[in-house]
Amino acid sequence: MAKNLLIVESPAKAKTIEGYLGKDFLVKSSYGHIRDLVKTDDAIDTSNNFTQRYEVPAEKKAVVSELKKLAKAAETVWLASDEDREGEAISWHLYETLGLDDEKTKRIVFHEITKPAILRAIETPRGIDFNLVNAQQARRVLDRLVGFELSPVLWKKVKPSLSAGRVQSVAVRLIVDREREINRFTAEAAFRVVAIFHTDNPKELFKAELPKRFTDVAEAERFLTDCIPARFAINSLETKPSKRSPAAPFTTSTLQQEASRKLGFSVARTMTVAQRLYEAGRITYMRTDSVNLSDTALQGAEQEIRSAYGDKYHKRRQYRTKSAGAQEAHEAIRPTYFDQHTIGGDNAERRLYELIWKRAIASQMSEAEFEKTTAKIGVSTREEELVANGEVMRFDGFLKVYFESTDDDDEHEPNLDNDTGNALLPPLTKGQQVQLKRMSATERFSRPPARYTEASLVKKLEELGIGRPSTYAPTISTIQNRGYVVKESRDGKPREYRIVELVGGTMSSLVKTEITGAEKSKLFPTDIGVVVNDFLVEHFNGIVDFNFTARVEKEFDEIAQGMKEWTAMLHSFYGPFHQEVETTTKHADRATNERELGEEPGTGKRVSVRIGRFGPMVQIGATDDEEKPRYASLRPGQMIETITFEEALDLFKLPKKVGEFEGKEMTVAVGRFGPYIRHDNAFFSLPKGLDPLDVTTESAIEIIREKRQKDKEKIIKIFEENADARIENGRWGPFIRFGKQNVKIPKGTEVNDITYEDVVKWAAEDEKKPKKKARGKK
DNA sequence: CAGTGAGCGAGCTTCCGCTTGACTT
Repeated sequence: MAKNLLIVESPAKAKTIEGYLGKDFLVKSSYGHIRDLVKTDDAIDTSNNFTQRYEVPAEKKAVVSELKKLAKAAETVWLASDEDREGEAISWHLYETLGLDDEKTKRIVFHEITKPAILRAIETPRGIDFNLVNAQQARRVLDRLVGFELSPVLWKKVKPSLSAGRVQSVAVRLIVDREREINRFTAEAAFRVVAIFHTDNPKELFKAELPKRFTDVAEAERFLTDCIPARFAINSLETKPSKRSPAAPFTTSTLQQEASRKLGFSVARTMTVAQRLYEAGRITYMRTDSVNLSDTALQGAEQEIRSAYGDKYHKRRQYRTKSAGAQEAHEAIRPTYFDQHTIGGDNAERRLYELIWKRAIASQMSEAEFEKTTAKIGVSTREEELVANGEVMRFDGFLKVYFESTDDDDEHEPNLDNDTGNALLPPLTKGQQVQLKRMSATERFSRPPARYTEASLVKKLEELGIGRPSTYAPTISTIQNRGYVVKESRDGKPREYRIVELVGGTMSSLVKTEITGAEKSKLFPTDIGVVVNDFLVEHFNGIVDFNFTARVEKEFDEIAQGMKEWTAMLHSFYGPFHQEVETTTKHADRATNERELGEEPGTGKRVSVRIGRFGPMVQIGATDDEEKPRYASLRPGQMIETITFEEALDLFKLPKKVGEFEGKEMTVAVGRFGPYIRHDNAFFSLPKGLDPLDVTTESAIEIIREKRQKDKEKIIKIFEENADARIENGRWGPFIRFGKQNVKIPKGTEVNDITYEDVVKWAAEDEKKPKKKARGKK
């Protein structure tokens, strides 16, 4: 039996460390926390100085008993959990639960997993820091009290099984607030003037823009008209060097943001892929708020940069964290070995690794150097000047490997010639005359604030100091699982914009159409999310305040430094909080976002919207009328807060009969996958953009015929290419006959998109499924 | 599968932060 037992939090870490230490050390993992508050309401005795009841959860029993056995046999137990609040508490829980002695227990910390760092730590052990432990207990108890007192208020005043908490409720609030900002927003139009000039050489083209915008067409038109006889000259020419520096290596939150933007990963996906890379020894720990790199990492990066790109590409940099709540128990996320530019593994692993490698390497590289040129072009008939910008890269530096994206990357606005305006300018001199090739004034609209993506919500939460690297992904899942928020893509609406053009001395104007407001994988609040949020804001503003966490974190820090007593802190918080819970439970009205929209034309019946038993709905008529009220569910994308009277009435126009075809009725309705036509037990999706209310008998027949034709072509194709598979139209729509097997087409699949490979896959899946027993009728 | 639309009753739901695992349906 080994003389020393060393306990860390993560098994992958344990494995690495075991390699650094000799045979005298056995390195084991606690798998995170081993003890937690009991799950019942009596976990904390609030009338007895917040005494806590802890237990070892069932799934941790095996770990604990194993550690207990090993600890008994060891001469010395080294508690090496992370150097932060939670880590200290883990050490303390281990100490208590394993029944350790003071003499044989040592607490050590290190924030990089390297041999020298660990040996140094072992030479400088300390005791458990109880101030830090108390700060963790205060954090834990406060979160439990908030969560377990607030949630029941919601069960009573809104709906059972709902939840509220210090972190999740603020996340929901951010999304609700943003949605309202967007709803309130009115776009302002202005005309942006862009011109293309050339020098005496007609091939030397460059673009210039008017810094100011015109708010109405007449002004824009006058400017262009004034330009017809005008002469244009370079009034001034300025060239300045500029530099761009690389970004810091990844933390959890920045990794999630970049992986979302560059790879399209959800935050959960990023974390599971990163976990696999970590367990395979490819990268350092992926749940971190630190941008720090260890000395060995700095050396590794330096060596790699010098050998792969040359000495002038290297620049040693230390980054400092920006987020206030950072605890920095770990390094930044980086590759374990810098000389491995790529790795094996699946596609997702390879791409995420490459992103991490590039970002870490770039962080130790030189600035990129540019030369920026600004030319101002005078217009002889006007006061205003047009501005042309050119940029030349003199040295690529870190851009050789990595380019950081921004949230706006995908939102480039359409414009006349669709380039960036940062291109190369031709050689110009001051006073030189230039020729106008063409000029345009395009109507542009101001944009509302952007809806949150998962990743941009994480960014915001981190800025506010809310949540931790280990909880960002779970929090995003929680608010979706509770139904407060949905991640959706929504179609935009067409919008017209005007363009005035000046080409070859003649003016023309035209109107174009663009799509605006289309969203891809964005977070939208649901009606229930809105009701819960408004209720919490009204009655518990202190808790869902964006600064609540920052304030209590400051107090936790004071506890950690021994400047404040942790139960005193909890007393001063809990007294008023609990009082609010009591009075709200007693006196507050049931929360609702019911709205009256008006009276139904003709009948005069009340039209209202509210959340019903099955979700948001419109009701026409009163519940106690002798004639039963009529109901209709809101469609995806519609909300109680914003639905109009007309939209609400429209919901009752479906399902609608649109005539007969082949002796069978056709009905238009809206289902879960969008609007469809039902005919003879078959379903036909409407083409995008066609309003279900606009469907006529003729257009319905046309849609059915087109779909059948497409299916038929597909059937023929598959049949021709593969004699053993073909699609047939059955009683309930198309199915695939695959040899002797009948294969089901998964829901939502367009028959036209089916490939032979799909069929093979589905057939294999169908085989695996156990045969369902025939069920008798109830 | 293409839509519904409550109301006594019993007991349940719920937090945040560490970490990885998984009886087979």
